[in-house]
Amino acid sequence: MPTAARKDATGTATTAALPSSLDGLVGYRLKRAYLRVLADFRDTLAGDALSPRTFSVLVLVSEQPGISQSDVARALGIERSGVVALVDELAGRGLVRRVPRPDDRRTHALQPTPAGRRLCTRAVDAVQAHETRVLAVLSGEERAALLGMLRRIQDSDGNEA
Amino acid sequence: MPTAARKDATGTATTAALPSSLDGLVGYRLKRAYLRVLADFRDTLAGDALSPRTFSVLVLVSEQPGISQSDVARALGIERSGVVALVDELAGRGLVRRVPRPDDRRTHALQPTPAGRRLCTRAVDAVQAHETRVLAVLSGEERAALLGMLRRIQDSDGNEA
DNA sequence: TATTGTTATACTCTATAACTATA
DNA sequence: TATAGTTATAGAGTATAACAATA
Repeated sequence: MPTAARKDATGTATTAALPSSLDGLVGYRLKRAYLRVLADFRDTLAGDALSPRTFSVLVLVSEQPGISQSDVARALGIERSGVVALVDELAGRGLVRRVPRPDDRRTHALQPTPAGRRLCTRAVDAVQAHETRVLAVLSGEERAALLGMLRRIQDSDGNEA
Repeated sequence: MPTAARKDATGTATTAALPSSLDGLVGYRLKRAYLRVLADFRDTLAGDALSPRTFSVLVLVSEQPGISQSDVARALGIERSGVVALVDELAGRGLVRRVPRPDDRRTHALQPTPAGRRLCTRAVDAVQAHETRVLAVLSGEERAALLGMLRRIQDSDGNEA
């Protein structure tokens, strides 16, 4: 029975106290918080069979109709080879189309279908509700401050040398 | 040649403006910021051949000598089946040992070796320098606030229903 | 019955490299 | 030469399911 340190002195049964070194690392906290938000995000969009990545592509194409696959890759910070399967899936479900472009026959202009637009609107709404839910522990000010800080961290690319 | 919207009006060649909907999502920002920090983290520990996960285990074992594999799994929020390979690797490198426990012959008490302790100290120092570097865009107050917010997000487990 | 460690297995995410057709 | 799209492939990371030994 007394499996050593399963629950701490306060009786908190949940996560068991973290060791100090990891506890104070922003990177580690970032990961854990991200995974927590991610899990809820997946649940939110599971009914519409959208993954985080297909959701991102659908939003991008809906808001920037005519965008190319390579520009999608650049905007999302992923490889363009990875975009192929994502567009394949969205296209297969009739949410997005690859439209040939006369001026440059290498690229496809990605266009949302009416169904794609509808799903996008619904999904964005659902995701916003999800964020409200999962970030309920933050005040409006805190949430804005968090967004700004995350933005700055992301944008601080290799110019620290 | 004018590949449409490669660089914006300001001439910023880097990331190309993000679409508004994704731009305002904390979850998306969390992911991007996390990946940015992760990349620098990996570079930091690459020389010592430590991955994020082996680093975490090494820290945990060094700070809580005698901890079991199951408790490591619980502390890190991963499956205990996944801990086996991590401990295998650390043990194979002589950084950690599996010590039989007389009182409960199912479990192993994980103990750091002297080499493991030394590497842990060095790695933690390197990681702290890495955090200072990658979070240089934040003030000390902001960094503390960020840590607190991430902690609260992580801890807000399914009690929002 | 429940838990520890373990193995086998598979799935997701993502990157790399190479190819083709265009430019 | 450089870029767009594509394919094949491989490597992390991680979860699930089952099992033996032990509690």
